[in-house]
Amino acid sequence: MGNQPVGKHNMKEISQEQHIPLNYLAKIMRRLVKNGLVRSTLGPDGGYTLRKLPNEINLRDVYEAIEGEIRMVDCMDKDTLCVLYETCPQLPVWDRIQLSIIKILEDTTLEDMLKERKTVTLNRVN
Amino acid sequence: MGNQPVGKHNMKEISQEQHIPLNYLAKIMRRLVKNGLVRSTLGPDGGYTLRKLPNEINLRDVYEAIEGEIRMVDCMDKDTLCVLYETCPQLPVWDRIQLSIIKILEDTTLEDMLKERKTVTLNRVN
DNA sequence: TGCATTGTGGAGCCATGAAGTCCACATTAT
DNA sequence: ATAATGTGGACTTCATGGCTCCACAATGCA
Repeated sequence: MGNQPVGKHNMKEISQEQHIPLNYLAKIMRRLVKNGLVRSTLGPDGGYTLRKLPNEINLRDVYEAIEGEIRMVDCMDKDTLCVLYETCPQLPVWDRIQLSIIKILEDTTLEDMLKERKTVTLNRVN
Repeated sequence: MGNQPVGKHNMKEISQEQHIPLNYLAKIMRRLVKNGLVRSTLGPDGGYTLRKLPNEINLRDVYEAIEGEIRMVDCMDKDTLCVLYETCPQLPVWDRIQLSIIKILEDTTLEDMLKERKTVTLNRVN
């Protein structure tokens, strides 16, 4: 959708292009609608349109619309879930990782992502 | 173990202190032994000792010893797993996230982690 | 007005993988 | 010899993400 940001897109189309099963896609799209990222129209020639321009949508919004709040480990908010919570030395580390991921996603807009596509050769570190 | 880096530690002890089921712990310890992070001795009064000082062990080593190579998404190395691989705009983003996590883990030693414990109040971002 | 075409809502299935169990065995101190 | 430790690997359990299914609502068009 970000590639044709002003157009209308229906599920069949997206399903085929992105190789996502139609019914599964339907579920995902509902979350995007519910969380305000796209608008849907019903009936013949219905479909979805983006509610903002690709450069106004960051990946954190997209991720959280679909998956919910970004959280590395459950014990980071359900306070008494783990008996070690009070002294667990891992938590600050997980916290830094989480913040770092959130920053990357927030700093990347849909437009950034689509532009970057394959203009950069991926550099793996192993 | 990092808190008593020169001592010997047996599984019963660790199991109780860290609330990890003994048999499961056994499985984890074997990986740490196999990957050279700890040395084991058998027989009565056997147990585990760290092979390096806590400030010489970074969390990437620990993580990878237990969990294997850090990888965000499978399609980042099994080249033809995903039909969209060639043009997938998400890959560079996942790659950046992966690099960022690896850096944080590499830059944090076991000693760092244990020192940091609770001297810092966790700052959550939501 | 009725039908085809689109999305909606929610219940439910299923394969996978991580967490955890079990047990026979090897090693070694006393 | 025996008891205490770790080893190796097969096995089970369970939560979850991916996915299916179906009845239904909205809307354009004949």
